[in-house]
Amino acid sequence: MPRMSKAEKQRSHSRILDAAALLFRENGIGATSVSDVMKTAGMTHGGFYRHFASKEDLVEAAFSHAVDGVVADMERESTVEGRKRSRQAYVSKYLSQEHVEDRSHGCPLAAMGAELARTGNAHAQAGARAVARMAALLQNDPEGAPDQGLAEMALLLGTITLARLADTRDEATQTLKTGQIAVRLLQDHWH
Amino acid sequence: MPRMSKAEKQRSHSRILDAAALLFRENGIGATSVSDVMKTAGMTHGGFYRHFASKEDLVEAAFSHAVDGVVADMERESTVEGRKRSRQAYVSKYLSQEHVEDRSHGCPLAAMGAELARTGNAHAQAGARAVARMAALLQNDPEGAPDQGLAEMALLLGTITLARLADTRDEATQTLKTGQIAVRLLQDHWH
DNA sequence: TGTACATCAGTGAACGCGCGTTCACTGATGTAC
DNA sequence: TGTACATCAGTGAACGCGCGTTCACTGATGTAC
Repeated sequence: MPRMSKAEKQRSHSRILDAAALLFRENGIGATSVSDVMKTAGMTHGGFYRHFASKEDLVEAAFSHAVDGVVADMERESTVEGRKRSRQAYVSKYLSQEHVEDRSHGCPLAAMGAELARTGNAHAQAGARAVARMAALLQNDPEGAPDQGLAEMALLLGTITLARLADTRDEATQTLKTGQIAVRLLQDHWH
Repeated sequence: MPRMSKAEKQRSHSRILDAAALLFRENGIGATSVSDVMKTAGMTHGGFYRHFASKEDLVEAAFSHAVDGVVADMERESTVEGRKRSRQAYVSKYLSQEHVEDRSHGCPLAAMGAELARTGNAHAQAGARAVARMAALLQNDPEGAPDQGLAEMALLLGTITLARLADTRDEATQTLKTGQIAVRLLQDHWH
């Protein structure tokens, strides 16, 4: 059957990236094998190294790809609604029961952040860039105090992590509600 | 050389638990092998199953052990200083550069939370209990709104995670400062 | 435009390796008399 | 209290397994003439 065309290789590349961004968030980096990723992308494991030099290489690319997806999601909503409303919508979506339950399409920082931070300087830049991009989305006023978005990001990240640790759905819902109150408080009283 | 006395077995058990609580936080659960733990505890891997039924069993025990350690730390400070002051000291310690850099003795939720949440119902109870215990430590007023401690816990957890993702020390320091401001804000304006 | 040939995307077997777990073994500990 | 024996904490070799990575191979694609 091989060889595929250049266009088809690019489509394969995208499928691998999508699969990795999904599985790394769902099951973690360490618990996801190259073979798992390639199977989900609809191929066998051997072809992987025509696309990436190593699993480490894929981790970095898939993480950035996942961040791109989340940011694009937010920016799509931004064009439709006003800036303030779109940020409120983003917070609501972030602190939702769906986000608690579906890690695979959710926040890459919540899903892979701790694991990424452990690899030391290898992914440091990618991690820091992701934090900056997502915090910027939450900034109340682009002219105002620049750290309110970062504090809000921390609160969202912490809340979803705690909600995912709850052992009942009711407890998770309560955690989300608490997070929503805290976010509003931060938005209203920052400087 | 074997067999050891009962008292010595108990000491071995403690050493395994200490080593696991350290290594799981430092390198993650998946990246830490039973052999690593036993080596750090000063033994060979074979003896492990005289103490725990499986690695999963150890994960739960070590996590709870780590939480016990952190809570004990806090309660020790509580007796010396006043209640309000000791909470402030706890927040300062949590949002310190040392905590960013030394995962192995730090917050078990920040280090293992995401990985623990993934294992589904297996560790759900241990995770939820840890959240409740640590949130209670942060409660401003035991009589007041019960969720302020939970919101504060989320903020601390998120802030340390973001600080660990920063690629320079200065950026981490800035993240910690932002977190401290947000915590004060939450404490002052909650209900 | 048609032909001859080099390229290379994807396959699937194979590699060395470390994992979690098991097991025969050891000899000091704990116990029964 | 002393002796005989069962227990069992810890050792280190061994197990089956899945990992990341390599490689010979295939045959359609892309290219040179």
